[in-house]
Amino acid sequence: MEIPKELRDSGLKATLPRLKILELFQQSDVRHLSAEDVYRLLIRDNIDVGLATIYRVLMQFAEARILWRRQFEGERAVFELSASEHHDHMVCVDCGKVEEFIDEAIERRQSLIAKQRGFMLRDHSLSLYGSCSSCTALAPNTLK
Amino acid sequence: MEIPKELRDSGLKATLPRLKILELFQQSDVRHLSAEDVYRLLIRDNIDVGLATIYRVLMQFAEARILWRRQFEGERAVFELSASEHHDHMVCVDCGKVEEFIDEAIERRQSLIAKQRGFMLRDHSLSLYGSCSSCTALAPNTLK
DNA sequence: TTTGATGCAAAGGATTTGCAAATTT
DNA sequence: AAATTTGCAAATCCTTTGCATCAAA
Repeated sequence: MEIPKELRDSGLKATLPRLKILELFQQSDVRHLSAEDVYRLLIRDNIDVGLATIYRVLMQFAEARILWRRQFEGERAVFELSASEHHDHMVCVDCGKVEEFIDEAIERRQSLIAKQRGFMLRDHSLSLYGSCSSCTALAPNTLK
Repeated sequence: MEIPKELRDSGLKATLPRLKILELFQQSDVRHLSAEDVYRLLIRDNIDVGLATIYRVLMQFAEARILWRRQFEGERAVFELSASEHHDHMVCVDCGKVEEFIDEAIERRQSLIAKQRGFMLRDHSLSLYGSCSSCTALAPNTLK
Protein backbone atom coordinates (compact mmCIF):
# COMPACT_ATOMS: atom_id res chain seq x y z
CA MET A 1 0.00 0.00 0.00
CA GLU A 2 1.67 3.16 -1.05
CA ILE A 3 -1.25 5.44 -1.40
CA PRO A 4 -0.16 8.86 -0.25
CA LYS A 5 -2.05 10.10 2.78
CA GLU A 6 -3.06 13.27 0.96
CA LEU A 7 -5.05 11.16 -1.45
CA ARG A 8 -6.36 8.79 1.17
CA ASP A 9 -7.58 11.66 3.31
CA SER A 10 -9.30 13.33 0.42
CA GLY A 11 -11.73 10.49 -0.09
CA LEU A 12 -10.83 10.38 -3.75
CA LYS A 13 -10.09 7.05 -5.33
CA ALA A 14 -6.46 6.31 -5.94
CA THR A 15 -6.43 6.25 -9.70
CA LEU A 16 -3.42 6.34 -11.92
CA PRO A 17 -3.97 9.91 -13.14
CA ARG A 18 -4.34 11.16 -9.59
CA LEU A 19 -1.31 9.31 -8.33
CA LYS A 20 0.81 10.52 -11.19
CA ILE A 21 -0.32 14.11 -10.91
CA LEU A 22 0.41 14.20 -7.21
CA GLU A 23 3.75 12.59 -7.78
CA LEU A 24 4.55 15.12 -10.44
CA PHE A 25 3.99 18.04 -8.12
CA GLN A 26 6.00 16.41 -5.39
CA GLN A 27 8.94 15.60 -7.60
CA SER A 28 9.02 18.47 -10.02
CA ASP A 29 11.49 21.18 -9.26
CA VAL A 30 9.14 23.63 -10.89
CA ARG A 31 6.65 24.69 -8.31
CA HIS A 32 3.90 26.19 -10.44
CA LEU A 33 2.25 24.10 -13.12
CA SER A 34 -0.72 24.82 -15.34
CA ALA A 35 -3.11 22.11 -16.45
CA GLU A 36 -1.43 22.14 -19.82
CA ASP A 37 2.00 21.79 -18.21
CA VAL A 38 0.88 18.77 -16.24
CA TYR A 39 -0.69 17.27 -19.34
CA ARG A 40 2.51 17.63 -21.38
CA LEU A 41 4.69 16.22 -18.65
CA LEU A 42 2.52 13.16 -18.18
CA ILE A 43 2.24 12.53 -21.90
CA ARG A 44 5.99 12.83 -22.13
CA ASP A 45 6.24 10.10 -19.53
CA ASN A 46 4.02 7.90 -21.65
CA ILE A 47 1.10 8.19 -19.32
CA ASP A 48 -2.07 8.16 -21.34
CA VAL A 49 -4.36 10.72 -19.83
CA GLY A 50 -6.79 13.32 -21.10
CA LEU A 51 -6.60 17.04 -20.55
CA ALA A 52 -10.11 17.02 -19.14
CA THR A 53 -9.03 14.63 -16.45
CA ILE A 54 -6.14 16.87 -15.54
CA TYR A 55 -8.49 19.78 -15.08
CA ARG A 56 -10.86 17.68 -13.01
CA VAL A 57 -8.15 16.28 -10.79
CA LEU A 58 -6.47 19.63 -10.32
CA MET A 59 -9.76 21.10 -9.27
CA GLN A 60 -10.43 18.26 -6.86
CA PHE A 61 -6.98 18.57 -5.38
CA ALA A 62 -7.54 22.26 -4.88
CA GLU A 63 -10.83 21.57 -3.12
CA ALA A 64 -9.11 18.97 -1.01
CA ARG A 65 -6.47 21.55 -0.17
CA ILE A 66 -3.74 19.38 -1.62
CA LEU A 67 -2.96 22.09 -4.13
CA TRP A 68 -3.47 25.79 -4.29
CA ARG A 69 -4.85 27.33 -7.42
CA ARG A 70 -3.23 30.64 -8.34
CA GLN A 71 -4.10 33.04 -11.06
CA PHE A 72 -1.59 35.74 -11.78
CA GLU A 73 -2.77 38.81 -13.67
CA GLY A 74 -3.83 37.92 -17.16
CA GLU A 75 -2.28 34.48 -17.08
CA ARG A 76 -3.74 31.01 -17.13
CA ALA A 77 -4.27 29.32 -13.79
CA VAL A 78 -1.38 27.48 -12.19
CA PHE A 79 -1.33 25.08 -9.28
CA GLU A 80 1.21 24.45 -6.57
CA LEU A 81 1.54 22.07 -3.67
CA SER A 82 -0.08 23.48 -0.58
CA ALA A 83 2.00 21.36 1.73
CA SER A 84 4.64 24.02 1.66
CA GLU A 85 4.47 27.06 3.86
CA HIS A 86 2.15 29.83 2.91
CA HIS A 87 3.91 32.41 0.79
CA ASP A 88 3.36 35.24 -1.60
CA HIS A 89 4.74 35.69 -5.09
CA MET A 90 7.05 37.96 -6.96
CA VAL A 91 6.60 37.60 -10.69
CA CYS A 92 9.07 38.83 -13.26
CA VAL A 93 7.10 40.42 -16.07
CA ASP A 94 10.01 39.95 -18.44
CA CYS A 95 11.09 36.34 -18.06
CA GLY A 96 8.13 34.97 -16.17
CA LYS A 97 10.18 33.71 -13.28
CA VAL A 98 8.27 33.40 -10.03
CA GLU A 99 10.01 33.85 -6.70
CA GLU A 100 8.32 33.23 -3.43
CA PHE A 101 8.51 35.17 -0.24
CA ILE A 102 6.81 35.50 3.07
CA ASP A 103 6.79 38.53 5.28
CA GLU A 104 5.41 38.28 8.75
CA ALA A 105 4.85 42.00 9.04
CA ILE A 106 2.61 41.96 5.99
CA GLU A 107 0.77 38.88 7.22
CA ARG A 108 0.03 40.57 10.50
CA ARG A 109 -1.17 43.76 8.89
CA GLN A 110 -3.53 41.77 6.69
CA SER A 111 -5.12 40.03 9.64
CA LEU A 112 -5.45 43.31 11.43
CA ILE A 113 -7.06 45.07 8.49
CA ALA A 114 -9.53 42.25 7.97
CA LYS A 115 -10.43 42.22 11.63
CA GLN A 116 -10.94 45.97 11.71
CA ARG A 117 -13.49 45.69 8.96
CA GLY A 118 -15.34 42.73 10.35
CA PHE A 119 -14.05 40.57 7.57
CA MET A 120 -13.59 36.87 8.18
CA LEU A 121 -10.42 36.20 6.26
CA ARG A 122 -10.30 32.99 4.25
CA ASP A 123 -7.43 33.46 1.90
CA HIS A 124 -5.37 36.15 0.35
CA SER A 125 -3.18 36.68 -2.60
CA LEU A 126 -0.29 39.08 -2.88
CA SER A 127 1.74 39.28 -6.03
CA LEU A 128 4.44 41.74 -6.86
CA TYR A 129 5.11 42.33 -10.54
CA GLY A 130 8.33 43.72 -11.87
CA SER A 131 11.66 42.91 -13.44
CA CYS A 132 14.01 40.54 -11.72
CA SER A 133 17.68 41.35 -11.35
CA SER A 134 18.73 39.11 -14.25
CA CYS A 135 16.36 40.82 -16.62
CA THR A 136 17.19 44.37 -15.65
CA ALA A 137 20.87 43.48 -15.94
CA LEU A 138 20.54 41.94 -19.37
CA ALA A 139 18.37 44.55 -20.97
CA PRO A 140 18.36 47.72 -18.89
CA ASN A 141 16.91 49.77 -21.72
CA THR A 142 14.35 47.34 -22.94
CA LEU A 143 11.89 48.58 -20.38
CA LYS A 144 9.10 49.92 -22.44
CA MET B 1 -13.07 71.25 -27.21
CA GLU B 2 -13.98 68.99 -24.40
CA ILE B 3 -11.63 66.17 -25.05
CA PRO B 4 -10.46 64.89 -21.67
CA LYS B 5 -6.72 65.25 -21.14
CA GLU B 6 -6.40 61.54 -20.39
CA LEU B 7 -7.47 60.82 -23.92
CA ARG B 8 -5.51 63.62 -25.48
CA ASP B 9 -2.34 62.54 -23.72
CA SER B 10 -2.78 58.96 -24.77
CA GLY B 11 -2.44 59.74 -28.43
CA LEU B 12 -5.64 57.86 -29.12
CA LYS B 13 -8.22 59.45 -31.33
CA ALA B 14 -11.22 60.88 -29.57
CA THR B 15 -13.90 58.59 -30.86
CA LEU B 16 -17.37 58.23 -29.46
CA PRO B 17 -16.82 54.81 -27.92
CA ARG B 18 -13.68 55.99 -26.16
CA LEU B 19 -15.27 59.17 -24.88
CA LYS B 20 -18.28 57.30 -23.60
CA ILE B 21 -16.29 54.58 -21.94
CA LEU B 22 -14.11 57.08 -20.13
CA GLU B 23 -17.15 59.07 -19.11
CA LEU B 24 -18.76 55.94 -17.81
CA PHE B 25 -15.89 55.13 -15.51
CA GLN B 26 -15.72 58.71 -14.28
CA GLN B 27 -19.40 58.96 -13.55
CA SER B 28 -20.30 55.50 -12.43
CA ASP B 29 -20.54 54.96 -8.73
CA VAL B 30 -19.47 51.39 -9.28
CA ARG B 31 -15.71 51.35 -9.39
CA HIS B 32 -15.03 48.00 -11.01
CA LEU B 33 -16.49 47.22 -14.40
CA SER B 34 -15.95 44.25 -16.70
CA ALA B 35 -16.03 44.59 -20.48
CA GLU B 36 -19.48 43.08 -20.45
CA ASP B 37 -20.63 45.57 -17.80
CA VAL B 38 -19.42 48.48 -19.87
CA TYR B 39 -21.09 47.03 -22.94
CA ARG B 40 -24.45 46.67 -21.23
CA LEU B 41 -24.34 50.14 -19.74
CA LEU B 42 -23.55 51.77 -23.05
CA ILE B 43 -26.20 49.80 -24.91
CA ARG B 44 -28.66 50.80 -22.22
CA ASP B 45 -27.79 54.42 -22.97
CA ASN B 46 -28.53 53.83 -26.62
CA ILE B 47 -24.93 54.01 -27.65
CA ASP B 48 -24.38 51.63 -30.48
CA VAL B 49 -21.08 49.95 -29.88
CA GLY B 50 -19.64 46.47 -30.27
CA LEU B 51 -18.25 44.29 -27.53
CA ALA B 52 -15.00 43.91 -29.45
CA THR B 53 -14.51 47.64 -29.39
CA ILE B 54 -15.03 47.71 -25.66
CA TYR B 55 -12.33 45.12 -25.20
CA ARG B 56 -9.98 47.00 -27.48
CA VAL B 57 -10.55 50.33 -25.81
CA LEU B 58 -10.29 48.91 -22.33
CA MET B 59 -6.98 47.34 -23.26
CA GLN B 60 -5.71 50.58 -24.77
CA PHE B 61 -6.78 52.53 -21.72
CA ALA B 62 -4.95 50.08 -19.52
CA GLU B 63 -1.82 50.47 -21.60
CA ALA B 64 -2.20 54.22 -21.41
CA ARG B 65 -2.53 53.89 -17.66
CA ILE B 66 -5.96 55.48 -17.70
CA LEU B 67 -7.42 52.32 -16.25
CA TRP B 68 -6.10 49.45 -14.22
CA ARG B 69 -6.94 45.96 -15.21
CA ARG B 70 -7.63 43.67 -12.27
CA GLN B 71 -8.25 39.98 -12.24
CA PHE B 72 -9.51 38.53 -9.01
CA GLU B 73 -9.10 34.80 -8.51
CA GLY B 74 -11.19 32.87 -10.98
CA GLU B 75 -13.20 35.86 -12.08
CA ARG B 76 -13.39 37.75 -15.34
CA ALA B 77 -11.21 40.81 -15.67
CA VAL B 78 -12.50 44.13 -14.36
CA PHE B 79 -11.20 47.62 -14.90
CA GLU B 80 -11.08 50.65 -12.69
CA LEU B 81 -9.98 54.24 -13.03
CA SER B 82 -6.33 54.58 -12.18
CA ALA B 83 -6.70 58.25 -11.36
CA SER B 84 -7.71 57.29 -7.87
CA GLU B 85 -5.19 56.51 -5.21
CA HIS B 86 -3.48 53.18 -5.30
CA HIS B 87 -5.27 50.68 -3.13
CA ASP B 88 -5.68 47.00 -2.50
CA HIS B 89 -8.85 44.95 -2.45
CA MET B 90 -10.87 42.96 0.00
CA VAL B 91 -13.31 40.69 -1.79
CA CYS B 92 -16.29 39.04 -0.14
CA VAL B 93 -16.48 35.49 -1.44
CA ASP B 94 -20.15 35.29 -0.50
CA CYS B 95 -21.73 38.41 -1.94
CA GLY B 96 -18.97 39.55 -4.23
CA LYS B 97 -18.67 42.97 -2.67
CA VAL B 98 -15.28 44.60 -3.11
CA GLU B 99 -13.92 46.99 -0.51
CA GLU B 100 -10.76 48.93 -0.99
CA PHE B 101 -8.03 49.66 1.46
CA ILE B 102 -4.54 50.96 1.63
CA ASP B 103 -1.98 50.23 4.28
CA GLU B 104 1.24 52.14 4.34
CA ALA B 105 3.02 49.55 6.40
CA ILE B 106 2.31 46.89 3.81
CA GLU B 107 3.32 49.21 0.99
CA ARG B 108 6.65 49.88 2.64
CA ARG B 109 7.35 46.23 3.28
CA GLN B 110 6.66 45.43 -0.33
CA SER B 111 9.13 48.00 -1.57
CA LEU B 112 11.67 46.74 0.87
CA ILE B 113 11.24 43.11 -0.13
CA ALA B 114 11.51 43.95 -3.81
CA LYS B 115 14.61 46.00 -3.22
CA GLN B 116 16.25 43.26 -1.19
CA ARG B 117 15.84 40.88 -4.08
CA GLY B 118 17.01 43.23 -6.77
CA PHE B 119 13.54 43.39 -8.16
CA MET B 120 12.42 46.51 -9.97
CA LEU B 121 8.84 46.78 -8.83
CA ARG B 122 6.30 47.79 -11.46
CA ASP B 123 3.02 46.88 -9.95
CA HIS B 124 1.51 44.72 -7.32
CA SER B 125 -1.76 43.22 -6.43
CA LEU B 126 -2.99 42.30 -3.01
CA SER B 127 -6.42 40.84 -2.53
CA LEU B 128 -7.91 39.49 0.65
CA TYR B 129 -10.70 36.97 0.25
CA GLY B 130 -13.22 36.25 2.95
CA SER B 131 -16.72 36.95 4.19
CA CYS B 132 -17.78 40.48 4.89
CA SER B 133 -19.58 41.40 8.07
CA SER B 134 -23.01 41.46 6.40
CA CYS B 135 -22.61 37.97 5.07
CA THR B 136 -21.29 36.40 8.23
CA ALA B 137 -24.12 38.10 10.12
CA LEU B 138 -26.82 36.88 7.77
CA ALA B 139 -25.68 33.31 7.43
CA PRO B 140 -23.20 32.42 10.14
CA ASN B 141 -23.60 28.72 9.48
CA THR B 142 -23.66 28.76 5.76
CA LEU B 143 -19.90 28.76 5.67
CA LYS B 144 -19.09 25.59 3.88
C1' DT C 1 -21.27 -5.11 -8.03
C1' DT C 2 -21.66 -0.51 -6.98
C1' DT C 3 -19.85 3.81 -7.25
C1' DG C 4 -16.77 6.79 -8.94
C1' DA C 5 -13.35 8.08 -12.68
C1' DT C 6 -11.71 8.43 -17.33
C1' DG C 7 -11.27 9.82 -22.22
C1' DC C 8 -13.14 11.90 -25.98
C1' DA C 9 -15.55 15.17 -28.24
C1' DA C 10 -18.59 18.84 -27.94
C1' DA C 11 -19.92 22.95 -25.39
C1' DG C 12 -18.89 27.27 -23.03
C1' DG C 13 -17.34 31.70 -21.63
C1' DA C 14 -14.18 35.33 -22.12
C1' DT C 15 -11.30 37.67 -25.09
C1' DT C 16 -9.01 38.43 -29.59
C1' DT C 17 -8.61 39.01 -34.51
C1' DG C 18 -9.50 39.66 -39.75
C1' DC C 19 -11.50 42.70 -42.62
C1' DA C 20 -14.28 45.99 -45.11
C1' DA C 21 -16.76 50.07 -43.99
C1' DA C 22 -16.90 54.26 -41.32
C1' DT C 23 -14.53 58.09 -38.63
C1' DT C 24 -11.11 61.15 -37.05
C1' DT C 25 -7.39 64.26 -37.94
C1' DA D 1 -6.59 62.06 -48.34
C1' DA D 2 -4.13 59.34 -44.72
C1' DA D 3 -4.23 56.93 -40.68
C1' DT D 4 -7.17 55.00 -37.27
C1' DT D 5 -11.02 52.91 -35.50
C1' DT D 6 -15.24 50.45 -35.64
C1' DG D 7 -18.66 46.58 -35.87
C1' DC D 8 -19.41 42.08 -37.15
C1' DA D 9 -18.43 37.50 -37.42
C1' DA D 10 -15.26 34.10 -37.03
C1' DA D 11 -11.50 32.42 -34.47
C1' DT D 12 -8.88 31.44 -30.09
C1' DC D 13 -7.75 30.18 -25.65
C1' DC D 14 -8.68 28.07 -21.50
C1' DT D 15 -11.78 25.39 -19.01
C1' DT D 16 -15.98 22.66 -18.26
C1' DT D 17 -19.50 19.08 -19.43
C1' DG D 18 -22.12 15.03 -21.38
C1' DC D 19 -21.77 10.48 -21.90
C1' DA D 20 -20.56 5.78 -22.70
C1' DT D 21 -16.80 3.00 -21.11
C1' DC D 22 -13.58 1.50 -17.64
C1' DA D 23 -11.48 0.93 -13.04
C1' DA D 24 -11.38 1.09 -7.89
C1' DA D 25 -13.38 -0.32 -3.64
